[in-house]
Amino acid sequence: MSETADHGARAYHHGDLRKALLEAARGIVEQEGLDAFTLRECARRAGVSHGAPAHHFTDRTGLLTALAVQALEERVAAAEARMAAAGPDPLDRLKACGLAHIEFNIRHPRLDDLCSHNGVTDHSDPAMQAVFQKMTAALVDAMSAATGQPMKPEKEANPETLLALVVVTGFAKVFNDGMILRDVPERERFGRALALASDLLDLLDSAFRGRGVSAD
Amino acid sequence: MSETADHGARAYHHGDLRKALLEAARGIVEQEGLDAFTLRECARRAGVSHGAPAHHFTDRTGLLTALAVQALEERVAAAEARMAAAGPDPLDRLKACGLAHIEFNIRHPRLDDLCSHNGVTDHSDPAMQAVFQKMTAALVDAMSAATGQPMKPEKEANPETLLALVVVTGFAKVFNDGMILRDVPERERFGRALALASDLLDLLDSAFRGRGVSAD
DNA sequence: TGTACATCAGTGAACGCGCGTTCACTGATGTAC
DNA sequence: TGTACATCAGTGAACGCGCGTTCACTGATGTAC
Repeated sequence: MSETADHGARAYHHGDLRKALLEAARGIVEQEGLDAFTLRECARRAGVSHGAPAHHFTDRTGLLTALAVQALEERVAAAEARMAAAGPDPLDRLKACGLAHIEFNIRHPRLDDLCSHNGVTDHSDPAMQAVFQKMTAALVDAMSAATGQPMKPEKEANPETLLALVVVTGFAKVFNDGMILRDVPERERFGRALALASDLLDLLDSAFRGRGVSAD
Repeated sequence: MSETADHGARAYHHGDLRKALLEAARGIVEQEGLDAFTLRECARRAGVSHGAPAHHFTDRTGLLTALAVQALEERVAAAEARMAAAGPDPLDRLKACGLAHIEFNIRHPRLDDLCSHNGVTDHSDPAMQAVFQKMTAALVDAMSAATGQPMKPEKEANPETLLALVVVTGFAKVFNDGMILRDVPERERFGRALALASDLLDLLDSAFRGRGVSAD
């Protein structure tokens, strides 16, 4: 009945405890929130003694950092897949990218918290830096193509780019904090939110197309 | 030298420990973040034994709830003052309202965390409900006046209203998470952010004025 | 195929820590007379 | 003005708790011969 039932016989060694711990950690963070995460609860969920994680992660921060990296990689992969499916039009691709990020943030609000929260993860971790860089590069490319202006990461964005970034980031927070769609039944909330987000991005899209996109 | 130097003589009774505890709590939350808040540290900062807070707040949650209420009242007062100073034009007033909320969120990001974070404060507290209701009512009024449409709180917002809400909320998060203006010297960051926010709201403003504001 | 042995990946007891909360206490304050 | 007394607002010791981390250990696994 338990998820380890068919492994019950080989008791002592786990197989892939590292993976199991990451799954447990993700479960805690997504279901109970970052505050509820403890190494001990994580070990408990993985069905293992609380000393065991030390064999796979240097410490609490190490485990949470690995989880954040996993989440960021998932986010980037989703955005890239959506953009590839969107076809060649740069504004279509930008919208697909925006929607993908919004969807990730409203599907996994606690993972977004984890990645945004300073102090609980190690931002100097090489894997962390790599995935951050990958995410930034993808965004810069999409923006450059959509605005027709080469966008340098170190320079500040033009108003249109900023607006797009703000809308994507803001919509997820507005939804996750319950400022909209509060009274919609739980099973409809997600779909309704995605539809609203799509409308909002269309509004931006048509504004960009209508005016021609300028950099000032 | 200490802030209580001139009260040093009358040692035993504090004067207004409730207020002092709230100030200490605010200092901790704003400087170190919500995670760093403990009743004991709070008492330490107020220069009082760790059992003392129990005479003024029922428990940890009670103190944090009082702090959140204080912060929300400050936010609402600032928004109302800015709107009053903005004159009669509904769109000017809406912009003033939006800027006031953005300014509060970038000046006090941790207080915004505190108010958004479920579980650490008591949302059923009467003072909490009152100030939330006041804030919502002010927003609905401003939106209704600006769009010319009576907006019912229980109905979902029209796209323009949603866009305004999203931009205000999103800009603060984009800035606070370091997605923009990361390399600007600390003493310039705040002013630059406010100027950017103002530009962004002007962009919305002119879009609203140009199209005429419609509800669909 | 069998045996010896090194390595790996767990266990579980123990550590010290800071926390929120409780409680008997006591010094200071204010009020009644 | 002086005294008795109730109330208030602190103190500081004590409680139990769960945490992260460490460590000696041991059972399982894989490899060499």
